[in-house]
Amino acid sequence: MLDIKRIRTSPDSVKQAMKNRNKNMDEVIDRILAIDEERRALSTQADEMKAEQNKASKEIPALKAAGQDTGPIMARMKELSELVKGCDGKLAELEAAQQELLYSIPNVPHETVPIGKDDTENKEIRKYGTPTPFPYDPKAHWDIGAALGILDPEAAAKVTGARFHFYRGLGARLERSIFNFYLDTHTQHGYTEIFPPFMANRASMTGTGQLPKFEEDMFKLEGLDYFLIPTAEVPVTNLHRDEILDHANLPIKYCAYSACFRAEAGSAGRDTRGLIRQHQFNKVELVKFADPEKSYDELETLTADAERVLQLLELPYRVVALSSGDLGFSSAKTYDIEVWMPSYNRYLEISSCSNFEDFQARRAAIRFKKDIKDKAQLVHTLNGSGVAVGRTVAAILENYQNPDGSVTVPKVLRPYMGCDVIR
RNA sequence: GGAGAUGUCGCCUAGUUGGUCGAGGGCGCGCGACUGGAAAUCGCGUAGGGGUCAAAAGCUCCUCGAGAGUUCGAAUCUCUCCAUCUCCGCCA
Repeated sequence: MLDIKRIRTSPDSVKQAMKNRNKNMDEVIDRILAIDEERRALSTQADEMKAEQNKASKEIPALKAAGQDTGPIMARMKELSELVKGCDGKLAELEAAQQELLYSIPNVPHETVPIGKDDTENKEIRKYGTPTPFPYDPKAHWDIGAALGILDPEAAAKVTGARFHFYRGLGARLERSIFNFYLDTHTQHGYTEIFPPFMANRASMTGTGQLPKFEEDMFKLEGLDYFLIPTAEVPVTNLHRDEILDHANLPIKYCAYSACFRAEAGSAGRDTRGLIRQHQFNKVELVKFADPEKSYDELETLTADAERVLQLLELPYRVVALSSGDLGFSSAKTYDIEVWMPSYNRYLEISSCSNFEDFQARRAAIRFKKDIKDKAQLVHTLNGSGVAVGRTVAAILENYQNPDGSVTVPKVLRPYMGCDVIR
């Protein structure tokens, strides 16, 4: 959520920022400003009446004690009470309307974000390694997985439905090995490991920005106001909701494994085969709570921390800065890490590292104090996949495939796998 | 899932025949005095958010788990929800 004061003081720059996102929100912003003005005027009116009420309320007991006639003052109080009720009712409506509109406005992109209409204008920042060379047509990971008997989408379709997978044998072990390796690596670099709940309530989902706008993309539990988490970002960021953190503890760095659940209605047809777009997948997430002055440095190191695991796995990848038109709703700046996928003959997103600045912190009321005497101010929240596990399996199967159909196990995973090759 | 109890300012606690209580005390914390320094002691201060204001100060409004209600007026009464504790049931 953007600061209403920012919209009030510089509406034109916010409008332009939305246009850079390829969204025209001029009308919404103008409506917010109109409501805001009406709301504040009414609020001042109500406050004045409440002040009169409070004052009289303190005088009444004294008058009664003195045995004076309270008839006239009571009549006035009765009148005030009605007026205040009317004002407060109208105010609540205005506040709700304003809130709803504010919730619909995405974050303002950072000045370093390349301006562009969509993902075709993302900017490549750096590359690691070179695309794995194959003297033959590399097979797709779903064919490799099926041939090795380690991936079974058909059984999952029977047991649950489309876009789920069974992993079997060394496939299941590979999945487990990867997220253990990720957690071990990140905890060695200062991240505290968290194992979160896989369901979150509405307040949490609103805090990180999944709600109210994207409710149809979420799995909601029937009869409860709980949602299956789409990412560990939700529970881990909300861990500090409504808290005032100690500046001395910043940055707070967490890593968390979780299953992630996404309904993603309407994305059928593309990337539907294999492990790329599933309703349930595993991910290790990195989350930071940072001093606003340092959050962009923290974004660089967070991205580097995510890259590290791919380097250790010796998977070729590149890092791209998302253009303003491709940026996620809550993000001010995002780097995508894309791993090389031989059967696609292109790079594919495996991690998304973002600085949300105070956009989530404002919704979730996550603040800090530099000194006990200071006013609490909003922290900056950041997160990034460190990294997606299912897509890592896909990348390993494809990049490490051998002509005989077997798959070499990356060196760093061998202690976890207990073998050198999957065959 | 059933029954009972509880939910106040970082922590503990006072306050429930409704009014001068947004709230007293203790601890903790901050600043100061004392000290060579410290402890002890003493003094002062110590929640968050909104409005007004160029800004600060000041003034003012809201928040006693959350929300709704009764009332001129609610921490105190009523209702709903949430959380915690105890006992019972069920269960990996």
